[in-house]
Amino acid sequence: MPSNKKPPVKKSEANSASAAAKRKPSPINLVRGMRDILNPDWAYRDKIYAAAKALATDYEYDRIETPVMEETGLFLRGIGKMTDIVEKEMYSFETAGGDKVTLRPEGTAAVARAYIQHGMVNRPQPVKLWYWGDMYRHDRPQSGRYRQFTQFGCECVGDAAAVLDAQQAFLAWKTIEMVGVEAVVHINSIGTPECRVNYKNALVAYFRSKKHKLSEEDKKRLVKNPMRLLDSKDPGMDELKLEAPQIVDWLDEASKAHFMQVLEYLDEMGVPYQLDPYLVRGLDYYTKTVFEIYAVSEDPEASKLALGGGGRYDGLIETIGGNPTPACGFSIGVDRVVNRLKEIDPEAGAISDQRDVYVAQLGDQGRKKAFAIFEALRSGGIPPGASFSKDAIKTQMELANKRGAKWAIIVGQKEVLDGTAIIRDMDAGTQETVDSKKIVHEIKKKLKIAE
RNA sequence: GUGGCCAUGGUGUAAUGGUUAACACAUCGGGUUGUGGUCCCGGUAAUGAGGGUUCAAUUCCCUCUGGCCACCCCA
Repeated sequence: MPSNKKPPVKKSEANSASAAAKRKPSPINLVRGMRDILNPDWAYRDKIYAAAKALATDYEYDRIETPVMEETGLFLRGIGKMTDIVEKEMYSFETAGGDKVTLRPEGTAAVARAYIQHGMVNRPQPVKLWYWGDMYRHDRPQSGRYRQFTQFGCECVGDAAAVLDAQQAFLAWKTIEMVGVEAVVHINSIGTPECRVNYKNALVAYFRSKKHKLSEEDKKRLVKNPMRLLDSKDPGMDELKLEAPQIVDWLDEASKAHFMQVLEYLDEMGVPYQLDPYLVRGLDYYTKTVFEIYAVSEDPEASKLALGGGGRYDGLIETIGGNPTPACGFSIGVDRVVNRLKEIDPEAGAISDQRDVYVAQLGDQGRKKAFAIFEALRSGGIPPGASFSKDAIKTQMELANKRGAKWAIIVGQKEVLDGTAIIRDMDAGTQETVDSKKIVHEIKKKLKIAE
């Protein structure tokens, strides 16, 4: 026992003790940035999932699911210590056993880790993998930005061909296009780490000469991450950016040729794209091709957030402990696509609870029979509606009507004894009594379903 | 992480420094004993949390929490 002293009970607490007992417990709030995903959203999510899975499978990507948690070091090394994701957005903690772990903030590093771990280098290259899962970033929540969000992604590891870069951009765009969202690919090349060093120097030299015109925020970037100056939102920057050196001019011949090829493939595939010399990306592992996908919309709000992004990351596998291995990939923000889909087609999420047939019962005997009839219909391919817990036939008829039933099946005490059931035509208001064994048959006849 | 705006039943809204916080929709039940679409009646259900000012706070002030927006950044 460290101490026998008890903290003094505050008067206010003591007085409110009995009141607190009566009071309802204070509401339990969601953890910030977390949310429940309820029904209207699932219709959209299912649609995206179906498109994603079909595309990935058709293009011969193998499914992989990595754990939501990895050793923190994986992300530190893979994503880069200086990136925002690692610096301030990771859910990192130490387990009871003392392991330093992190909830994955993105999918690529883990897939790269799996590639090494499972000796995929011995499979035919490239190894193509797809995933669908939740990512976690401790960012300040906003609409379209959650701390737990779902990504669909593909990674193509072990091959440097430009056609694969193009395939990533294509698949990212196509997934979004397939679900009915018009989108455009913003694309750029940031070359190899070597030419980027040279470019960075040129960039710093340029902006240093204009330093007096830079905002405080941008001055910090000049030191910390000069490439980010290019997507500064500071209005004064637009002018400065025009004169700034562009990465394209600093690419080595191989990178330049590679980029040209990527664009040729995109042309061939009819992927709408626009060159964006200012597109860099926040993760250190990218090399050469980088791209982001944006919705096309009249509404500037709708096309502000990237729906997806990706590129080539030839250095990543080596960085995290594998052999030098070229790779590329992309990921799509499922939640953001859902949001966009909702704007475009608010009706698509409406779920219908319409049932052609409704089973109603009276009394305990009737209820037992109704339960059996329900299952007979369901397994017969006609899922009916029912409300077994209700007693009043009136209430059940109301529900049948509300649910748009064409036929109501009613079983009461009398019908149970006779081995029959009533089939009521909800439109005509007429009804007939049939052998309870023939209900499925009769209903199929009425609904004109072949048996 | 920084700044701005916001916070009333399940949903959408209303009102007020002072008695039972109003309305609509939704929900549950009833309108004689086994039958729906309209209608009528009734029930459940809210001032995000904690402090302060005040005789009195849902209303004014502060803190926290959460949401939205902008920045940061990204999906």
